[in-house]
Amino acid sequence: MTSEPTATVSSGSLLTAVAPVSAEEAVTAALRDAILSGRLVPGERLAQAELAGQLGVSRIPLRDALRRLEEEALVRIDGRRGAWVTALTTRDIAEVYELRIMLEGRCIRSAVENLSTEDEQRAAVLELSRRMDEAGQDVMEGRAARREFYYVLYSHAGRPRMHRLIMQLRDNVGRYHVLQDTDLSHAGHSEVRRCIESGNGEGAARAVTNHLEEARNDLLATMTGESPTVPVG
Amino acid sequence: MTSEPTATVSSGSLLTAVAPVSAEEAVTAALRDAILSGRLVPGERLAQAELAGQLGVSRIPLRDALRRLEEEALVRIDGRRGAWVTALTTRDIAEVYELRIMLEGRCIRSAVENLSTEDEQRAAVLELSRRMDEAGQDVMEGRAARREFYYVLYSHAGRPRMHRLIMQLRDNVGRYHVLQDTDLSHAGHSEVRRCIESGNGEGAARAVTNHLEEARNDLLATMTGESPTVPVG
DNA sequence: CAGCACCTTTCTGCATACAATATACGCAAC
DNA sequence: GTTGCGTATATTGTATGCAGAAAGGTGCTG
Repeated sequence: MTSEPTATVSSGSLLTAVAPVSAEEAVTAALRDAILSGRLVPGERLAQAELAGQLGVSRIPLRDALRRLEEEALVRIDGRRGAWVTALTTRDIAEVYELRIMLEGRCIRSAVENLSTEDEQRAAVLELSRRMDEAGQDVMEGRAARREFYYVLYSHAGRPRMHRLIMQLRDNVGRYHVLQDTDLSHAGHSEVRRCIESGNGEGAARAVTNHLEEARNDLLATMTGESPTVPVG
Repeated sequence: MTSEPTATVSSGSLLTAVAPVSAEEAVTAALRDAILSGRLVPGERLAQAELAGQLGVSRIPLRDALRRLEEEALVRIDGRRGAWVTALTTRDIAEVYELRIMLEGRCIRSAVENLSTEDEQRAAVLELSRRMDEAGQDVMEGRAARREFYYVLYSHAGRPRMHRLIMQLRDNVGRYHVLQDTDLSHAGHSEVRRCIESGNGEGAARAVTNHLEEARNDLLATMTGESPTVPVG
C-alpha cells in the first residue's frame, strides 16, 4: 500500500511466480496478496479511485484487476454499486470443500502416478515437501510453502483446468483458516509425501480426501453460529 | 454485427437470460453467442478496434468482454499480442469431459433429490424437458433447449459454483459437436427425465455419466487425426 | 415524531486520447 | 540466396475526462 506501485507489487503473483509485465497484472497480484493475507478482510469495500491512488495506477488496470479477482471469487462486483471482498457463508465453505475433495483426489492421483516415472520431477516435489515441513514457525510462511508444494505437485497431473480450479478453490477458503491445527495438517502432508515416494496414487488421493474432510469439519465447526459479514443488503 | 449496438445484443446472455444493462455485458453476450454458434471459429483473431467498431462500442467494454470470455475459456488472450477464439486439443476435450463427468454426476444427483420435494419446481423442469424433446428439427434450437433444461435442472442442486462451472464446461465443448448423434442423446435425456419423475438421483447421475462418456468417445473419435487449429506457434 | 421527496455528493461505466510494444516489411551484409 | 537489423505500422495497454446512476443527507409534510 505504498505510493510506489513497482515496490508494492514486488512479491509477484502467487499463481505464476513471474515478474508482472503489465500494470493490471501487478495490481491483481497486489490485491490478491492483500486479500489472501487478510489485510483486506471479507466484506470490505473496494473503491476504485482510492485503490488506484494507493497503488499508483489509473482506474482502468485496477478495474481489470477487480474483474479478474471476481472470476477467482475473491471479489464480488455488484453492477454499478461497487466491489467488495467476498464473504463466504458456511454453505459456500461446504461447497468449496466438496469441490476440492472431488477434484484434488483425482488430481493428486494422476500427479503421483505421473511422477513415479519422472525421478527428477519427483525429487523437486519432495524437496518442496521438505521445505514445507521446515517452515513451520511463521504462519504465513507455512501457508505459502504448502501452497507452492501443492501447486507444483498438481501441475504434474496434466490437467491445466483442474489445476487452475483447485488453486482458486484453495485460495478461496484458505483465508478463513485463521489458526489451523498444524499438527493435523502435518500428519496428512506426511502421508502424501510417503505416497509420492512409493508412487501410490490411490493412497495419496485417500490421504488428501481425508485431510480435506477433517479441515472442512474443523472450519465449519469454528464458523458455526457466526453469521458471515455480508457486503450489502 | 450491425452498426446499432442495442440491436446487436438483443439476444442477451446465455448464462443469465436477462436483458443486459451494461455495454460490457451486451458485448460479452454478443461475442459469446457468436463463438458458441460458430460464427467465430476457433483460432480466429479478435481485434479490439475492429470488433468495437462492428459492435458500436468503445474498446474499453470490449476489452472487458474479452477478459470475461477468457475466464470462460472461450477466448485466449496472449499478453500484448492479441486475442483469439480458443482452440481445444483432444487432450483439452478429454479433460473437460473428465471434469463434466465428475461434476455433473454429483450435481444432478443433488438436483433430482431436491426436486423430489418441490413439485412445482419439478413440473417446470419437466416442462423444459418436454420442450427439449419437441425442438428436434433445428440444430441450434435443440442445442439451446438442452442448454436451458440442464441450466434450470442443475440450478436446483444448491451449488452455485458447481453450476456455473458446469455450464462453462458445457459451452467449451458444445461448439465442437458439429453434428451429434441426436438419437443417442435422446435416450440419455429420456432416462434423465424418468429419474427426475421418480426422484432417483443416483440413477440420474448414472444416466448423465454414461451419456457424457459416450459423447466424449464420439467427439474424440471424430477429432482423431485432425490437428486442431492453433492460434499462434 | 415518522415518512417521503428532493438535492447533493460520490462513485462507477464509458469514450477519447496518448504511450508503449509487437509485428511486418525492406534493406543491407555475409 | 539467406540472415540479421532497422524502421514503419498496427495494435494493445493505460491515463484522463465526462455522463449517468446509486447512496446519503436534508428539508418538508402528514
